[in-house]
Amino acid sequence: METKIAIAALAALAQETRLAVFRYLVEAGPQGVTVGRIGEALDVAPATLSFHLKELSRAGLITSRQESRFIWYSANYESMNALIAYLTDNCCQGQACGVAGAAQAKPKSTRRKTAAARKKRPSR
Amino acid sequence: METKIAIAALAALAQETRLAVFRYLVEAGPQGVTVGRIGEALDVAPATLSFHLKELSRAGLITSRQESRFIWYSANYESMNALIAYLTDNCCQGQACGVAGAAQAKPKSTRRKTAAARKKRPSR
DNA sequence: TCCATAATTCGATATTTATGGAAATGTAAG
DNA sequence: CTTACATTTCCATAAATATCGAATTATGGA
Repeated sequence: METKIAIAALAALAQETRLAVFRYLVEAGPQGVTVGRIGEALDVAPATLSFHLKELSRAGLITSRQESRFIWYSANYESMNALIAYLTDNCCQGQACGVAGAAQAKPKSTRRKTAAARKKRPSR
Repeated sequence: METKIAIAALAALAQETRLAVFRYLVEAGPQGVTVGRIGEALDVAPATLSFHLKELSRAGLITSRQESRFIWYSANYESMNALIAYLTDNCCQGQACGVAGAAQAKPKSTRRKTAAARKKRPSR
């Protein structure tokens, strides 16, 4: 997953209502839920909900399908997997972050380096 | 991890400069890096960098220690682990998100339910 | 004490984001 | 074709964020 995309996903989830919506959709399963029901369940005004759904869609975290007058939204599990993978890969420096007593030492970094860095003072 | 805290962490990482700073700190290891060096490496103005460092600190993603005139910032691996755990636990409904071909079906949910939901129309 | 340097805070500004009423759009049913 | 309803778009407004020069606050060395 590319950084730009990860940022979009993080931003989409970093908002109370949207995170609640996403969790609700995850809970609801692959079939999804209609906008009306989401609004009822989470008590969000239609226009506001629409705004947040668009935001989540834009980030690729949810998808929708129309069925007669209703629109069913569902969580896109793949993109959430990709986000978690991004965080695990890029923000834990190979320390198998999810695993218990991580942190410390930094083995040898089998992973890509940003290079760029490392310049002058302080020598550490 | 509580939702409020997760949101703070997500918001802190959902910004290009901050994500870059955090990744840089992760790469740098537990010892950390001085503010000056971060600014040089990522080319960010002091005041701007200070703002973002405060933001990351507030979210608990980094910590700092003063050493003479320098302040060393380092990634807080535990909180990143906690965030990943939160996402895995709450946004994948027991589908062991991180693992390959996840998504689909939704086994039986050994996990806590928000209850709240499920009301009227449409019956699904 | 005085100077240089590291980092933060202050303050002004520009941009983005969130909220929700009202109007518009789409779809189905009478 | 008219009405009912689901959802989105439009629009105005309020609030939060990001940026960065300038001033301020440490801290150490001459």
